[in-house]
Amino acid sequence: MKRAERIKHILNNFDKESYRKNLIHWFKEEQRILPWRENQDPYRVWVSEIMLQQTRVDTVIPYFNHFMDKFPTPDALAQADEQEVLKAWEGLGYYSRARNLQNAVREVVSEYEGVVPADAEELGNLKGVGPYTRGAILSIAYDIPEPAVDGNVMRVLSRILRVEDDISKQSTRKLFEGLVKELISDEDPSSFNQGLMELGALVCTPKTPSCMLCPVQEHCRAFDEGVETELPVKASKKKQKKSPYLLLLVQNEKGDVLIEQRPDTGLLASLWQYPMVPLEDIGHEAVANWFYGEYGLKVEVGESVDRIKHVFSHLIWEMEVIKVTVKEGTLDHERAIFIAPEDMEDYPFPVSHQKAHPHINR
DNA sequence: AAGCCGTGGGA
DNA sequence: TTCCCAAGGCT
Repeated sequence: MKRAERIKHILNNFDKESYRKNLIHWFKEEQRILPWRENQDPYRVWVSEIMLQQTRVDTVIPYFNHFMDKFPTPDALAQADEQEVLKAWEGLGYYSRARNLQNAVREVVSEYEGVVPADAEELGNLKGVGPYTRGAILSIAYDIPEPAVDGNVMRVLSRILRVEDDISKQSTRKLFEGLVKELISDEDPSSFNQGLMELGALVCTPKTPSCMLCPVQEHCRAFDEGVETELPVKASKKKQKKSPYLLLLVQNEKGDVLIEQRPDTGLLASLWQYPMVPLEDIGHEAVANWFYGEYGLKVEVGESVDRIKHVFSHLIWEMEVIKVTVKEGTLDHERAIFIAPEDMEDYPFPVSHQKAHPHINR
């Protein structure tokens, strides 16, 4: 069946009018007070939506407040140093979001006089702005009736309408976008979209939904048929691959610490870290030799002081933290430097390496 | 299409 | 512990 046909079929006999009214009324009564809901400033909405991608509200709040404090306008963010932006993002994860956001804001400043576009195509062409974020900005900041389909929306609507498609597939998101286009309120698309998400966050939760408190229970086919906990359908993800490393805390005779900047693309791009020995390639015995080849320094490998695990969405670093002392030689490495331990706060580190900071001798 | 991209919290 | 998840986007 074609998508348009399915949408018509799914919404056959569904009381859109009543559903909209109940949802929007509930949202206006029960919505949480959040910093990005203070006004409709498109820049604030934008920043919040980027931070909230795959990230919990409680985690985002302090980052958002600090970020808006530091970069209150598109101009301020556009002019900032990229390392400064990454530092403000430190610990939040998915760091390409920060780089893409700044690049996109710079484009808004140079191409659109600092005004966030209210046009779907212009908005969607900005780096880091995908279908969800585009719809969220258009509806929340500009009151334009566009779908903003995230995980919440797919969970809520999969239950309301009993849609059993796998929500991890892109084509399923498009199906829900089509459904939202039919359902959305033209009078208040902002409250409709946010209401759908808020309902997913507060009531229609993944494991144990509070159906008895649900403002649209009467519209919910899954509840009616007793299958609400079976939905949404989602393919299970595979296990992360484990990689063993040594993490080296290298100090010279002055007590300065060796850190290096990661590549500007890929995992933890442009962040700083302590040197890491991939144990899959290098044996424990060969560490000093390997280190001399990489950094041009002769070292004494000391004791193990900690074990740190870093869980990513697709892999796991298992790191043994080793103290290392420089004996002789001159540092010869493109992206590595010695810094005083107290200067580490100037550099953005991934969380796993922040955990190693306390082991540095001061 | 499916894999890459972080982190912390809760069951 | 292990698993899943939380307002996705890029390639």
